[in-house]
Amino acid sequence: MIKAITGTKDILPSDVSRWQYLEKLLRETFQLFNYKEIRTPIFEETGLFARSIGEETDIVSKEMYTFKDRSETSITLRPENTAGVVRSFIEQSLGAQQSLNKLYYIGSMFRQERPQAGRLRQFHQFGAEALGSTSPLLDAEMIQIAFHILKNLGLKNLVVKINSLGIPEVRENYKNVLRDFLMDKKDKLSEESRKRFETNILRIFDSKIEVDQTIMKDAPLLIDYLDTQSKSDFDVVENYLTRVSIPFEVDPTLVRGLDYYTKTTFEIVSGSVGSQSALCGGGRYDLLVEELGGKATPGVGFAAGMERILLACENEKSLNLPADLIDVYLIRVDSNSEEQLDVNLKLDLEVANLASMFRRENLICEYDYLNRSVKAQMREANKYNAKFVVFVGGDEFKNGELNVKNLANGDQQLIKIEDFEKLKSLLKN
RNA sequence: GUGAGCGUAGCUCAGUUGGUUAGAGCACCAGGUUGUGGCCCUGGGGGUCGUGGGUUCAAUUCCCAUCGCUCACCCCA
Repeated sequence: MIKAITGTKDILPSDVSRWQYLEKLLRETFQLFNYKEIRTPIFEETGLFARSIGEETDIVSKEMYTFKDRSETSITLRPENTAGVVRSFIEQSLGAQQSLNKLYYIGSMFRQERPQAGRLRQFHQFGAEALGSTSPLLDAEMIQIAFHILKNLGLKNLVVKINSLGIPEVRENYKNVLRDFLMDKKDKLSEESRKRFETNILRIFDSKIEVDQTIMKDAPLLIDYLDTQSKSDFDVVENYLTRVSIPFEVDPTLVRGLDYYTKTTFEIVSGSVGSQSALCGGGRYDLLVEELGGKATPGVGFAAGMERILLACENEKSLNLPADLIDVYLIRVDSNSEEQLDVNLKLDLEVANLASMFRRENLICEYDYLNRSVKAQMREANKYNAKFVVFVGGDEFKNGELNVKNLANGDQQLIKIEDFEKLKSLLKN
């Protein structure tokens, strides 16, 4: 048997309504905040990701789906979508058409990691990017949008974490401070963190290993070394969130794994999923557009994992979606014996014709394609949650009538076939 | 890439201290006086016990390998 590739999942009809519910909420929310949808290709030239996310990051160095196409171009399935959006922004000169672009996207992303709860190789993210303003109001707005969506899904177990990484000079300066602090403690760090000491010293804060954590507890914090602009921007974010009643905590150790972040970074984590608890993460990236060859343009954005969000909804039982139902199930009455084949064929056409008349009236309807007994058809109607069944056939039909049954209360009544208006209004009630 | 756990019906799982035809519940199909559902009752279909090899008179059960799934680490959404 051919199976789906490791880390990919079928979204079956039985769970697709949850996805559609989420997608509808997303589109409504982004519309409310006046963000426009952008759809960029699912693969890009490999260099785009290497340059934006950072060569040394885990995503680029070991998680990308990269291959060569027939013209030997190195292609990568997008591991995230900020790079693609920024590429499009530059290539299509979106910045020349308006000074601020507020964009959102929904789509599949790909990373080759070991799957686990809340982590797949093909997964779905939605996200937003605002390009063209350094205003910290937008930083806070990103958090607000994400929070608005999660709250509207009924999620409770949420924590908003924010931090500021400052401008590059500040960060470089701080790295030296941190290096000095760790110099004599270096040997006590875990092997992994000793490696980070060389490659990306800030990430040592992320370590879950106890020895690292005890050492880092007394480490100097970047947030205390911020430049005045970063500091005051961060204050605005805090004040905004407070003003709009979004609870948050400042987490000075929140260092995100993508190289392009500057100033504000944030994450919303849920206690209702497994250990991959970040539902959403983002931050400001004021230098990225220029690094990718565009005119210097500040930006801020976030991305959220849809599987993780739906997992949280499931675990908190926060979504109560109405069951699918249909308006009418048409039942072909009469024998299915051999000598009646002609009659049945005629009735089948009557049923099909009635179905198309109903559908023209926007009534969701269904009938039997398997030549099953009346009883089986009734069971089917029940399974589909039909509001009504209409019996087609028998003596009533010979008399030009249809027997209409309300499945909720069992009431039946005969209606003349010519009186379609009456039939229609009964079924539409 | 590393570690742990698990692979028996479409699904959730029993079971076999190695021994003739491998079970349940749910789901599916049919029937319950031939034209009426949900509940209930009866019956039915469906399994190379993940795959390959080994030990044995005999393996679904023991051993090895392999593949897959799950969770965790790393990292991230």
